[in-house]
Amino acid sequence: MVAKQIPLTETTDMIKEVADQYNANEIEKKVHEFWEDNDAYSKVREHRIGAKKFFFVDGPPYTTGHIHLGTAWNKIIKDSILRYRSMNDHDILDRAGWDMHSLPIEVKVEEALGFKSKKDIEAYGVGKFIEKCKEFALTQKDDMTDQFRMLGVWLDWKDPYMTLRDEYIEAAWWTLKQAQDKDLLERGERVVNWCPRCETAIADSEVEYDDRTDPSIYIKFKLKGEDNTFIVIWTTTPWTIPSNIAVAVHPTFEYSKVQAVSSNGSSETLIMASELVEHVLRKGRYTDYEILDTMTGEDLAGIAYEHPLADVVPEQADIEHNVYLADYVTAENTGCVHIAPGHGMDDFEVGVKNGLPIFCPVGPNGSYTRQGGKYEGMNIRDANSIVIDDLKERGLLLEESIITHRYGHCWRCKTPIIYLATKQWFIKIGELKDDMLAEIKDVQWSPDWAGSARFKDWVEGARDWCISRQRYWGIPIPVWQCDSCNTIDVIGTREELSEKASIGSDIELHRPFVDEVTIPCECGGTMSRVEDVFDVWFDSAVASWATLRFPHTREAFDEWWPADFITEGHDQTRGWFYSQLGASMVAFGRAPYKSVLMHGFTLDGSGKKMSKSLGNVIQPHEVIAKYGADTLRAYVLASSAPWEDLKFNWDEIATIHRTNNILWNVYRFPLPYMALDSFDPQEVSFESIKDHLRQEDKWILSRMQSVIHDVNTAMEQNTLHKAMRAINDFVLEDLSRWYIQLIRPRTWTEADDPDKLAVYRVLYDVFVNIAKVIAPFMPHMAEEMYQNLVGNVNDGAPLTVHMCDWPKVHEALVDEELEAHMITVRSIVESASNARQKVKRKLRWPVSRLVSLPQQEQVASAVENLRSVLMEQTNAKDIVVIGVDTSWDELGIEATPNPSTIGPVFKGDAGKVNKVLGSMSAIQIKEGLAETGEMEIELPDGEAAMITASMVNFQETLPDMVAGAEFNNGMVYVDATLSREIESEGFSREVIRRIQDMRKELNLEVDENIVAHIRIDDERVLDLVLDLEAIIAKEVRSSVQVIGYDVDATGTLVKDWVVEGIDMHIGISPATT
RNA sequence: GGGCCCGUAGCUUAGCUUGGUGGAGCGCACGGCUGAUAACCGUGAGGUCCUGCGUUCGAAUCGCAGCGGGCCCA
Repeated sequence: MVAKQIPLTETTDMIKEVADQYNANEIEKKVHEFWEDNDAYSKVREHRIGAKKFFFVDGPPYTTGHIHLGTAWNKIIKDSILRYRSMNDHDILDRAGWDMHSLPIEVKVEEALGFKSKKDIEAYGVGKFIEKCKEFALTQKDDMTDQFRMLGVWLDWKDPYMTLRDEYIEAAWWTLKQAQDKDLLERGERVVNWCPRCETAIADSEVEYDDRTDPSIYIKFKLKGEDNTFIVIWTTTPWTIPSNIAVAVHPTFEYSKVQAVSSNGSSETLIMASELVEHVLRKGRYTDYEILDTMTGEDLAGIAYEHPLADVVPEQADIEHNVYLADYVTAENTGCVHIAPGHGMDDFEVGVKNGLPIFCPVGPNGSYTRQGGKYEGMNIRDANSIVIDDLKERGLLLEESIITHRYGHCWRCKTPIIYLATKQWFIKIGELKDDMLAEIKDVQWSPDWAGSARFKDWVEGARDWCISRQRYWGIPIPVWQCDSCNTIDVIGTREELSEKASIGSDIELHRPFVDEVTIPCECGGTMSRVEDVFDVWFDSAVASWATLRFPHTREAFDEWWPADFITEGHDQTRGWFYSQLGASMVAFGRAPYKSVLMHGFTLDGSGKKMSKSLGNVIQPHEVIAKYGADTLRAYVLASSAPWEDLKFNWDEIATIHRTNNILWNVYRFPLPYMALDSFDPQEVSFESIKDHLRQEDKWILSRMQSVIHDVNTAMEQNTLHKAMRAINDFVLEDLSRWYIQLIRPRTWTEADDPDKLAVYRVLYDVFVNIAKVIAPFMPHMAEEMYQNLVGNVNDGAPLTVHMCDWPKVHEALVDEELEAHMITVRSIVESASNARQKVKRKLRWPVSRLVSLPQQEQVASAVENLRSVLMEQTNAKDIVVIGVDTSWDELGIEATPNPSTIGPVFKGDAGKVNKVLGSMSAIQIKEGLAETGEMEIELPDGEAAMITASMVNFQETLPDMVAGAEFNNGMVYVDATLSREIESEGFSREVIRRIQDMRKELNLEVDENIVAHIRIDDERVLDLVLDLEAIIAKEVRSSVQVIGYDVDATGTLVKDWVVEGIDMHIGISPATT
């Protein structure tokens, strides 16, 4: 399987030293080249063929040409989960997907060509236009693929599914044919959202709501057969008045007939909801009124009125206009609602229910047709003011003003939409609602409420799906209709089309080519395609079988479908989660996915959504350029639960980057030593060093197992943030801040010390495990580590870390008690550090004793178990553990009189009492009070005084040079009393520290010898330092070393120091040998 | 206006399922460590747990109402 391998690093059979700095961009570039050169992705996928199948469907991003932070996050989640699955032995199918049809691209191409309307497209030529759209989509796809690859995302980029491909179009066709076969396809007249610029129906989901200013008018319709009596309605769309067919009232509201008087004394009778009378009359500037009668809406039903503009819209003269009942009417404005069934969804329903004509005198371009009479040819927005003038002229306008309200706009061209009654194709999803609800219960949702609450609520409102659009760049709707008998035929595949039309099979399935194909009808007529294309949501809805090339081939479908897993943002609740479910119910009667992870949105730092207009957009490439893809990945994965929105924060990115830098430092720390010692993990087996493991070695191995376990648990629940945080905690807390500190001295020992080899082996195993554990999340750094640690050493190892099996938890290495002990010991060390600070004793200076007063027995066993760790880390000469509930007998106790309680009782004698108490020992007082809480003392004048416990405050006192601090399970004290030995060691270590610092400054190799001259201007200190002369020489590798009172401190580097107030002069040079 | 989610230190967050004196990291100040060193450790300051009401002996946690933000719908 592993053919010719092109190495990531220079060929070597040894672990190598690595760069000082974590240079993400360099590493990532190198790793990408390695993956490319070795075709690593394909080999990893091939490696798992035959394993348990895992079918992933990529939610296809629209080919806009650039990815943003949200799509980057989306793909990073997908990639991490797929890499984890792959390492856990899954055979993965993961074609990337692209959504490439529809208006966004059409609009872009129109802009590029300077087009204004559909006429321009027709004049240019639909075929040429489609070709431009296709080119555009393919270029954008290529650009975005490169951007996704920069993130280190592994999907099948070489063979993605694309909605513009014939195989994909066939999947959509086939699905529509299923709808037809199951009687779920319907052509009907409905009111749809309509963009008058794009001249097409658009979906609810394609309507964007924004503030818009429109006219707001109150007008009256004259009742038939009643003199001077009117019903009052309100509208913001005067242009729909020519289309008015009815008025709706609420059946149970109370309405009033009002005698309304104008300022000129004239009066008329108006009808409106009772509670809105004052409101309406104020609008109409009436000066007085009288309620003549009240009635319910029901009473009003059937009343006939005259259309206000019947004289200029001739067809209206032949239509009867009446009042009808509707429950949706609200008590706002007038309580009587203008109904134009051709221009409103609710209006349309009232119309259908009552058998009213669906009068729609407006054409696709938003201009009145011939049916519009006087208004013919006029654009509806221009008509607004003319209609208002006409109403005014007829004395029917009560009030005219403007209103700013939320109004729908076309998602692409931002034109205000209108509602139009048109003939469209529908899939009767409403009928499938109950089946859908049943199906989604069996889907596993992360988080649970995404399915059980959010998605369920949405599905419960399922409505029929208008799938037709009157555009060009889309999947042609495969419906052929006979020009003579009107029979329709839905074509399911290209093959079916070529057979029925008796043409070759190499036909292009897009418009306009497919439009030219005709099919002979049984009746002798000719069937030609209806002109519409599919709603683009229908494209992606069939992705789960289109990506399997179904129905073109059936095999893959039988093997893989339905999807094991999909994940998208929460906006897809109503989008892809839903459209896929709907299409799949139509096609197969079941849900197309088994589990769904709903993820959040990326917001800016203040929680606002990122948008171009707000100027707060962060581009993924900005982050990558600064910190690299692995840091971006770790950041988006770690910072919040996948389903929560992510507030982008540069500081947090920097923090994550620091963590990665620490991981890099931890990893590189032992490499020079390993390289120096030619450490070969192939030779030094774990077995061979097993008996030399120290407790801390066993501890880090146990912790490593716990981390693997925690990551497994997190991944099972799709809580990627918990996985990432568990890893980061381990790296920071356990490895960097603790284990590395503990083992440092051991890496400096010479020769083949088994104690050192044990450390090497443990570190090696931990690093290899880390490389594997971070592989799903930070695939580049993982690869870099793996290639050095494993690739360089073992020719038979898997090509890439991503081909490795996920590490198993080795139960034999798990030691929970040891982990608990270490927590206790770390706590003691921290507190000892605190106590040292109080007594002002630096860690370089040993303390004679560390005394621990535990609250639990566990502490004693922890200290016993990890005694050497504790001694080294606290730099203590001795560790003393006092028994639980026992006091440390060296602690003193001090008693002070409490004047605030003594004063009120003893008044004038208080001073004497204070004096006596002050002269007594604290122990004396404590014992005296011990039994009854009271004690009699004798005052100087011989009188007795009764003292109570509240009159004395006791404090513990510490011996000289002792300081204490609390740890998580008791108290710890350090005894910083000096001795000759301690001072000698302290000063020596001060000297060593400074020489090491100077070595570093000279950039000496770690194993290079030096000549050192040290002058100390204090005889006592000089004497102390000379005690440990040999140790100093060994530590700093000085082959020649002179320490004295009148030494001439010379050398390549000479420095003067002041150590604890003592002047020292040090000169060092590289040894000449 | 409706559904779902979120609101904890200046910033990012844990804790909320199962009520019992709110923990971290970043940043800040002071101290320490030192051949991982552009790294690291300790200490300190910093909290109306969005607001209000309720349940309870006890609420960040449970309930209700409201405010702010996000997605979706109207």
